[in-house]
Amino acid sequence: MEFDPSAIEAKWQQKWEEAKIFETDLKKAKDPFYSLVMFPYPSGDKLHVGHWYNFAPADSAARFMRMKGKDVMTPMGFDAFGLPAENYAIKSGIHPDTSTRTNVQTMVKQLKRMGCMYDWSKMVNTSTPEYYRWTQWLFLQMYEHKIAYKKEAPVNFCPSCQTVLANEQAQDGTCDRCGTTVIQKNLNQWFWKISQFAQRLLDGLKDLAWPAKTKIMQENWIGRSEGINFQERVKDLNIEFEVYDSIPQTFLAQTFTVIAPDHPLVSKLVSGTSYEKPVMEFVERIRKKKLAAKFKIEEESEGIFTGRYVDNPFGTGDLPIWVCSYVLADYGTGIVNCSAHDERDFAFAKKYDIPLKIALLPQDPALAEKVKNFEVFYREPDGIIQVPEVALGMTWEQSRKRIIDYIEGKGYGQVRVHFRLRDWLISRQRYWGAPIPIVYDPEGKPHPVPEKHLPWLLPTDVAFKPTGKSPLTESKEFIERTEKLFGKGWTPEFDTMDTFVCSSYYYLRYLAEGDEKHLVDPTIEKRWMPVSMYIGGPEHACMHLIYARFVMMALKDFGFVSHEEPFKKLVHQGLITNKGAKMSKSKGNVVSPDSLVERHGSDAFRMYLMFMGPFTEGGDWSDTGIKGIDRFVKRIHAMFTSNVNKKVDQSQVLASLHRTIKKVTEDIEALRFNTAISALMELLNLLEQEGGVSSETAKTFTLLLAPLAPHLAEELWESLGGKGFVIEQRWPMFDPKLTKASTHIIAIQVNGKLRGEIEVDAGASKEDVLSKAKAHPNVQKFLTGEVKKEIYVAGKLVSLVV
RNA sequence: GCCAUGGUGGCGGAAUGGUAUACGCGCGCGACUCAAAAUCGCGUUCCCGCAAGGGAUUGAGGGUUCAAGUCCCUCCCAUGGCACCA
Repeated sequence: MEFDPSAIEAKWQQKWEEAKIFETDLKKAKDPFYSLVMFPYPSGDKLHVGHWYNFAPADSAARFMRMKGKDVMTPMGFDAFGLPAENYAIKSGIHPDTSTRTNVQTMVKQLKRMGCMYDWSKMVNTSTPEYYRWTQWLFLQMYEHKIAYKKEAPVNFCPSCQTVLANEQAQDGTCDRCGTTVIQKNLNQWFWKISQFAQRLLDGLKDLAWPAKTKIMQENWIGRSEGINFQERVKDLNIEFEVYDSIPQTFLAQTFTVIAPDHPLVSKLVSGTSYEKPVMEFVERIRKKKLAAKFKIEEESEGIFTGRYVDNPFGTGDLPIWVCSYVLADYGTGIVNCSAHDERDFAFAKKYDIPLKIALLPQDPALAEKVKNFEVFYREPDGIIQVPEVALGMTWEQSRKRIIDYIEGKGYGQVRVHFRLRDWLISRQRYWGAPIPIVYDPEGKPHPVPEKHLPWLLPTDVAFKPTGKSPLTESKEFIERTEKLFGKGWTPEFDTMDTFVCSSYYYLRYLAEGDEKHLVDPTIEKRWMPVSMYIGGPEHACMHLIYARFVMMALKDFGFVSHEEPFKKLVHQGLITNKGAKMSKSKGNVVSPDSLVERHGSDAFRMYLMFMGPFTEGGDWSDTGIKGIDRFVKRIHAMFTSNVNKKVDQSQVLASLHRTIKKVTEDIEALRFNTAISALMELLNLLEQEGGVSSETAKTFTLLLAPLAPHLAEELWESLGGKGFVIEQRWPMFDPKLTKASTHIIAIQVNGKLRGEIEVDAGASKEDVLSKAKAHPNVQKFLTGEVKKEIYVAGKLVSLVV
């Protein structure tokens, strides 16, 4: 029979759809398994190999879980708001809503051609009013619970995208979307208080089955640091302030104090003194420098003396106060006491000839060398100042607690915890996003749009020219609507929300099945959350994956959900590159899956992607290897449609079959698809050698194949006379007794080198095996002298030492 | 600089401390064919050898062990992440 993958795949996709076997009844499910992949952005570039590499193996894992008896639900949707559609509109004049709808349609068609078991009845599209009314509802909840707030602050601004960005989206000083260097601007913007959840976000990580790497990245991003806040006074001025110090071990070595240029205290320090002019000029110069681009580490730090001193409470002398370019106003208190122990402080002091001291005997010999000419504290017995119980030779960490206790005891300061995590800046000066549901009264005071007015519709009478102002300011309809509903002189908020807000809760909306009254039914949420397995790229570690956790925690606090964490298990698929480079339109090295699917079929294409190498490691694209899978698929088809000719298989075949069941089961469970496929290849090779197979074994093979090549497996299942769909069958069990072969090949080593092989019965005794091994002619050649040691590893090898 | 992961044939890669190089690609030879493609069979880590067999080999060097790709130490290289956070 001629083998035509396209025809087979079309046939089964239609049958699956007609039978609605992938539509999950959320209420009836007994043993829920929520399988989720990060939903795609509906771009004009359509589905690419990266999507396939993410979705197809995820589908194989989900199919496997279904055959294992779970009630599996795998939804699909579109993260449809965002810049590309808007930029496309600017170029082409086509409204983003139109292009997005077209792209969604195309991608749905492509996704259906993949043949994954998506439950399309639960699809979401974040750019539709039915969806974004919940994005707005979420904002209102955040506003009501005082997590959403507006403030003027220095923020990241992308000059190319003409919008502000969250810290997470400007991580290396460049825009996450376009790579342009971001600049700092002082703007009045909406923030969500994610920083309030910092400790919980940190604590929650430890119970998650996530890649260690991802957890570490979030930990670093949250950046917990414990230290001490010192209360200090400016000498000759009635000004008090706090200084944060995360290494209080060195407090006695501090010789100067630095303050951030944009700290409000700076002008007060120099006001009316001869230092005022140069210091304020310095501040202005640094401000301009930061405006041009985010500061780079390589840039040398600069500073200027303010003429003021800290009235040092520790009695180690007054510390001169410097304004210094490397100090951050929004971390700690924006003021730092410095010593020789910090590399940067050390370099700064050297540059400006500020005296240095060191505390304790440094553990680091290089530092000891560098500062050997400076005064050393804590040295016993001639130490100048001694902290009780801090002894010479103690390590940094050992002395830390005692010094902290000492400082707190003396009343110099209190223990404080600081986080690096900043509040999430959610406003964007762009069109294609969910409007922020806020209106301003004629005095400019913000008011939430009442829930009954949701969805607060995105106006359509807007031209898409980037002006640096929010495009919504152009909409007459938007302004008229606001005045009509709220009164003369009222204006709407013109900014839209970050698209990461839309994606921070979409996994809940899949479960809502279009419910217009509730975000999600609490009983269904309780049953189905957290997501059982979430698969997506690692690039979201400190963006989507942290926002989603935060939103879930907030929703729990508000009483809408019962779980704190959205994703119990997380897996990152690897990256598929082309000639070593990331695939991108600009590089022109994007591989389109469509023609490959056309030529080889969805089954072969997905199996090839899985066979390339370990799922989490990705790899470099090459289409030469797909031939091997093509052959494999054809050979399977030939074998099980025309060589099912035996009543019973030999014990050797049975043993191989059961070993294969074991291996494929364990491999798919651990997402090792590559070795699962190679195990099936080995079994097929054996069956071909045998010249045929029993119907029983053919059926079992088909079941094992079902998660990996779902269409082909259905076809074979049907032709083998199986009842129902193969995907609805139970996953085969292996019999441990049958996995054992009746004879073993034993390797014989002499002095660690392989010298021969013998075949023995499985039940052979150690003595029999050893004597047979020693009788092997080639082994005898090397048994020169007395055998000192004999090791027998049952069923595997004999090791002789002479 | 710091943290993490990795380094195995011509290539993708496989290997609970127990026969390194499974499986696949590619390549070589053969069968089928007028011929080619497809398909099938045999071979394929490297070196010596007609063969039997021997020697070498998992980034480099040491160590533990009857036995090390795997465990320990030192180093080299690659990839990813972090890096003015005091």
